[in-house]
Amino acid sequence: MINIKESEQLNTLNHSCAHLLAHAIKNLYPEALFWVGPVITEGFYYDIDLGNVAIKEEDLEKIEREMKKISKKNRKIVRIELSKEEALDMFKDDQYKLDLINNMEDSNIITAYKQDDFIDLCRGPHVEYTKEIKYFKLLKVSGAYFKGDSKNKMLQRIYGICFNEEKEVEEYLNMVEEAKKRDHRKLGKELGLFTMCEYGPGFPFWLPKGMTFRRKLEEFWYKEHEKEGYKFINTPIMLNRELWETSGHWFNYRENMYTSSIEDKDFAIKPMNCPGGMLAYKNELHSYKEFPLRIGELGLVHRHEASGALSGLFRVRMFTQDDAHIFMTEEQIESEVINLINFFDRVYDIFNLEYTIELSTRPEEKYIGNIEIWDKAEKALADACNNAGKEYILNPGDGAFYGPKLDFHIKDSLGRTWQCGTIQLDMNLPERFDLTYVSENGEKKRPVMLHRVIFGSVERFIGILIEHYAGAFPLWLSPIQVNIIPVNNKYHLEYSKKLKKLLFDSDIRVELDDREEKLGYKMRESQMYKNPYTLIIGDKELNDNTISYRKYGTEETITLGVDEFIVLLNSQVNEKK
RNA sequence: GCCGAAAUAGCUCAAUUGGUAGAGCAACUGACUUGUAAUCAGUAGGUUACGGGUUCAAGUCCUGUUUUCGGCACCA
Repeated sequence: MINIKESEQLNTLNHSCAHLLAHAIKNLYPEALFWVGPVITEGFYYDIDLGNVAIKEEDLEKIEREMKKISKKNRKIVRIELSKEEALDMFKDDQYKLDLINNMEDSNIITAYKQDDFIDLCRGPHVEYTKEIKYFKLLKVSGAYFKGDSKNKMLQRIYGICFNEEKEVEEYLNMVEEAKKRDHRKLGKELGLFTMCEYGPGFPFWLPKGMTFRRKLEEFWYKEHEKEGYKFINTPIMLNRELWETSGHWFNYRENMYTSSIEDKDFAIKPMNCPGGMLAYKNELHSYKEFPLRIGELGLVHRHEASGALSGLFRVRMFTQDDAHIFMTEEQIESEVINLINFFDRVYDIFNLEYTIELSTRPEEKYIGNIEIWDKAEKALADACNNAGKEYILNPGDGAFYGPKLDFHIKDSLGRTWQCGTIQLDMNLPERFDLTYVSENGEKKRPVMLHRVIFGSVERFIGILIEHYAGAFPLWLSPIQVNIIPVNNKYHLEYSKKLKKLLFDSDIRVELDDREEKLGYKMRESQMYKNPYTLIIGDKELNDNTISYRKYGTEETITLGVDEFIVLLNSQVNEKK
């Protein structure tokens, strides 16, 4: 539970710390100009124009020292009220502040805050004295476009964090360090799940263990979708230019598509599965009786993402969408979306993943279709959320050009959120591909279509899962479920081999560590690989026809009959725990 | 793509002001025959990401490229 009062106090403190940062920068770099320095979820930042001077990471220490100096002087932070004219005059040499002031309402009183000779335009509130800003840390420096627009100049942004106590700063830094241990890129390497290669930036290689994990996840996906009445297809990875022109991708996304020319004909590798899905739909005549018609495809797509956007499995150039297209009548939208939300909820719940929903509505300018249909579709999505009992955040104008959407966001280990699931109404493709169905009274009509993914990208979702479980996967997903260690290869290997076969025949993913190494050595390795069950097989087990296991995360050894153990494993796999 | 940082053995990291590229783990060989997180000894492993330059001498300095990381922009 967040204590609102405390959090507001912290916000004020962090905001004052941003001013302290600006003050220190002004002292060290008198030519500096300042844009804005807001409080964010974790700490604050300030955007600064330093002309041609670049602030390096190594400069942060120097800036921190200057901040401490100002803090110690303990200056009073004074609020100044100004009319618009006075403000324009006070900041007449500062293009950034003038930009801010000019965008304010004429009638409003404008405030600025002053500490020593440093004055900054600001709404406030602030702490009273600079000495109150004591425990802070500058974290990183980066570039940031002025007003968030890549056409504008790039300013320098310094991020920092401020707390009430030194201890909290340390705790925060420790937390970040701990979170890094869960990073899927680190664990992916340590656990042998996947790798990246310089020859294909953004193209992940799946290693044997990662491949097992992935296969189990995909099997689960198929099974759950079958329960929901989905049918499956698989469409070509490469199709000719004409198709991409029909779908509109050739004109909208050409620069992000991998293209090729063969025998004077242009082809493109699919950046999404929809056009293939449309063609599959058109393969036969459809009746309203089939609706809602749910067609799924685990489809491999390629998109040439900007180099700076790539990030482990979270943002790649080749990924598998757990796609499906649902064809239906307008009246079916709401109930189908409610179905989907419940379905998504059920799937995420199996992994204990928390998510937030965002509803993105019609863009201001770039959109197709008429407003009435948009309004209706947006209302259907909102109503579906409400009726499913889910809260959502509204993202006005953030919808795709072809329709509104519900996005499901999940956090990674560092608290960054990534879009995973999405439900999108599409008012574009059914038209472009001239999709039809035969209605109750025999007329050909245009179906309503929606796209939806639950994982989003299988790659991204696996990245999320690796971090979520910190690599200690539940039994049903674990690449290796049981690792057998014989105490002595001379006496216990034969029994261990029999056990391995028995477990294998019971559909358990089992390994036998028959290397000539000490037990402690093998146990250490087994624990480092986070194998759910490590079996120790020695005289006792051999004589009693039992097994002894150590479960990952525990230190005790439990002895069971072989059959009992298999029942235990199978029930755990079925419960997905 | 933009701003900043980084790249040394399979992995994790050393290498003083420019002065003979090292260690631990892993791999391989041998000994040890072991009951719950590292047995001992030995062997092999490198055009220091790739190219160009400065220098008597470059892992180290300059420069171009690639890739990765943190942000920004983008994300159909």
